[in-house]
Amino acid sequence: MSVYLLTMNLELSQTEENYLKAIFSLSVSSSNTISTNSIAEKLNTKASSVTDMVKKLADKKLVDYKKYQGVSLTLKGKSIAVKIIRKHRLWEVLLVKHLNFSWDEVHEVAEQLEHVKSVKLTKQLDAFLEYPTHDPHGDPIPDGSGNIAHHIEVMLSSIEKNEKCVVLGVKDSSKAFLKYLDSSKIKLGSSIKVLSKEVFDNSMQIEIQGSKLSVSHQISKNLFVKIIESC
Amino acid sequence: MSVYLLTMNLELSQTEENYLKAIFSLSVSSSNTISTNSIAEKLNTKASSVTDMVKKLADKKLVDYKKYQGVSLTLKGKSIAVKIIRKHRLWEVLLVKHLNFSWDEVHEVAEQLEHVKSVKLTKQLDAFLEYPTHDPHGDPIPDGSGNIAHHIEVMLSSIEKNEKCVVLGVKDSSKAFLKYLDSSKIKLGSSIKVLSKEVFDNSMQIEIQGSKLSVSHQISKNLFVKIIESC
DNA sequence: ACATATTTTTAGACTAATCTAAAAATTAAT
DNA sequence: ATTAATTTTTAGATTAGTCTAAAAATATGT
Repeated sequence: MSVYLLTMNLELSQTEENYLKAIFSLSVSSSNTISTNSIAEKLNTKASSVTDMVKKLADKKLVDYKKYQGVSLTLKGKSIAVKIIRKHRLWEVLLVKHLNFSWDEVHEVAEQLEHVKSVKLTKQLDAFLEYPTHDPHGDPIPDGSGNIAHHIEVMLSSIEKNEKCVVLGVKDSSKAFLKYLDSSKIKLGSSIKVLSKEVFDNSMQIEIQGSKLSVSHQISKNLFVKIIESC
Repeated sequence: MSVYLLTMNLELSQTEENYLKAIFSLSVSSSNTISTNSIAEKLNTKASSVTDMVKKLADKKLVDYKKYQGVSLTLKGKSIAVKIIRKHRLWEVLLVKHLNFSWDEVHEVAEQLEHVKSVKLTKQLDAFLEYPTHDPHGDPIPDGSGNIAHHIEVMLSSIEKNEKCVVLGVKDSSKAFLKYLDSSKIKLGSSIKVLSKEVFDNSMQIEIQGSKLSVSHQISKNLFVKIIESC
């Protein structure tokens, strides 16, 4: 515990917010505490920087931390992280819906916009966008109280031959993947019929918008879908 | 000249941007070079901090600076300052026009939004807002090439008895003043008729929206107007 | 279980931006 | 034209965030 407590700022810096967000997103895919190294990797920093920051966040009661034991978000920390994610995703919707951005362009800008501090702004943005539930990648937007509807994680790769499904979201939202999807005319809401599956490399033949397409396992395991009709 | 040149970042920090903006706005109301103290006052910092930053901006060729002689923006520095002001004012328009903000609420939020870096964002925002020429306080929005239409500076205080005018903007855009205007139903576009002027304290009786109102000199000298009819 | 490998933390240094206090330069005043 | 007042700059510290390199703790392998 440090003397820092006396001088500490109630407003979080962008850096602190980014750490909370990183820890949150790592927490989603792992039930245990989060390792220093994994945070460092996610944020492209060094483990030593993470240790320092984690101590600071612990002083602020935003994470629970014991030396060498990894960290986890406190309720307060989690609530802040979710608010930032909410803002990030709302901004993404604005960018795509009204400002002509494509889904592979929104991330960098939303990373900046998410740190703008104004409760009213978030509220009004939400209203202006007519309370969207999902961002342009199909990720759920937490509501004003921090509740997140979570994906029912069905991947295209698990769909059987002759079944039909609709694309709900992407697991990987890297620029490269999103651009590939654009070029293949795959977007949120697209209907896909599985024509055949190749046991050899797990690729599949699909029908989308009336035309046939072969997609690798790499692709199909990164697309969230919902089954709409089975035979 | 410092070794700093070797490592310096091409992207400006928010702080650097704020210094450029401050120097620009001081330059508008003074033809000479800008003093260290006036910058410090504007930014609520100490003169010593200003000296340090000014040296850095000089290294980056954004200001011209000679010890003890004050600073002035270079063309490059001015161009950046104007771009930030453009963004600030565009965001203000979005906030008022679409996000239900009142004109006394926009400043703090726009101060944050103006630092978001994305050429596309600014362009698209401009288009979405249908290329506004003025912000909610009547200040001109620089165009994409940095041209600023400047106020024809006619103040309400200079309007004669029986003349009519329209409110074009405010010189003082402090919260207190803007709230006063709201409570007096004075807004951009309001028609005002000068009923009488009091030589004693320079206050004036005006007619606005059919009702009579007395305004002090403090008020009338902070309202930009355009004469619409003389008698 | 014990040596080795890996992870995490500490120690010390660096940059950006700030401050206080003192020194230097400029401006104003008699 | 000197002195006094003001402004500006320098010097040295401080905080936030980062880094490298070394030390400490934990995990792994046989």
